[in-house]
Amino acid sequence: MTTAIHGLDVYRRELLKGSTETLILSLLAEQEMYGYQLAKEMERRSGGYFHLKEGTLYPALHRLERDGLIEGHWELSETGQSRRYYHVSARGMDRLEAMLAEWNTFADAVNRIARPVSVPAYVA
Amino acid sequence: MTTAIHGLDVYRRELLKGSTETLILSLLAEQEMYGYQLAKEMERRSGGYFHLKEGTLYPALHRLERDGLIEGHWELSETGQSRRYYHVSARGMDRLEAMLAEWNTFADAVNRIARPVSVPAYVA
DNA sequence: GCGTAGTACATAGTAGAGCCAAGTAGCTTC
DNA sequence: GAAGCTACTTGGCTCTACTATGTACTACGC
Repeated sequence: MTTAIHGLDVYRRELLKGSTETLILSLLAEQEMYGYQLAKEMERRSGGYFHLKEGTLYPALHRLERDGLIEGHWELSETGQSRRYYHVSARGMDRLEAMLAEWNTFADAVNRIARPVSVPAYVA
Repeated sequence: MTTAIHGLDVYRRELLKGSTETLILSLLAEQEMYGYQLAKEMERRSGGYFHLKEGTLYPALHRLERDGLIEGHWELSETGQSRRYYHVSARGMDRLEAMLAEWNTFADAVNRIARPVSVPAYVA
């Protein structure tokens, strides 16, 4: 059923694959946040482009915490709901810088190979 | 042993994950090529950044051909070695355009969330 | 008080991409 | 004739994101 555009769906998902943790770290570096809030903020900032599912978000947070890049603590909201707030550790800050540098290098390399759509090489 | 920078290794690999097929399509859209040549060209253009392994390259070519995005035919070089040359199909051209557009959207969205390294938000 | 919707977190299972490793095979060089 | 480069193939592994499901609390309408 999704055959026609299936390839693009996959492409989009795979693109995201490498970047989720960088994006999470970036947002948490600006301010402490809990998971749900983070998902909303990411969606808002990207104009709806990024919509993190729970099955992506929470495992990612667990990985980041396990690796010591972020640290979390429980807080109780006024409404009585438990929320786990995360902030970036010193080590996480170092990693974030490295990841952003890597992202820039990567994006450069891609652009050096993939010519922009406006200049189709095959029209010659 | 790789613990210290393990995360970055993974990051780089995962970044590549979404883009390999776009990069391959881009190069093939410019001129017909065989696998080995493609790998070398990609490495040359990216200044050594992209180094496609066989286990990545050939399965990717097979996928692209299976999906009808590229078409291949065997040729015998002067030296007597068989080479499989690939060119992008019409369908592949459409897909390539869509993928490049998707890449631009994605890169934009990332940049809207991940602030450049030069402006660390945490120094405040 | 009950169903529904929204918030908030957790996890088992699946699919897919890239990698490592090993293999096949022809050619060149020493 | 062994080594090394070119050129393509394949099997098994790891990792990530997604789907789907579950828990639990709050708020609202009826």
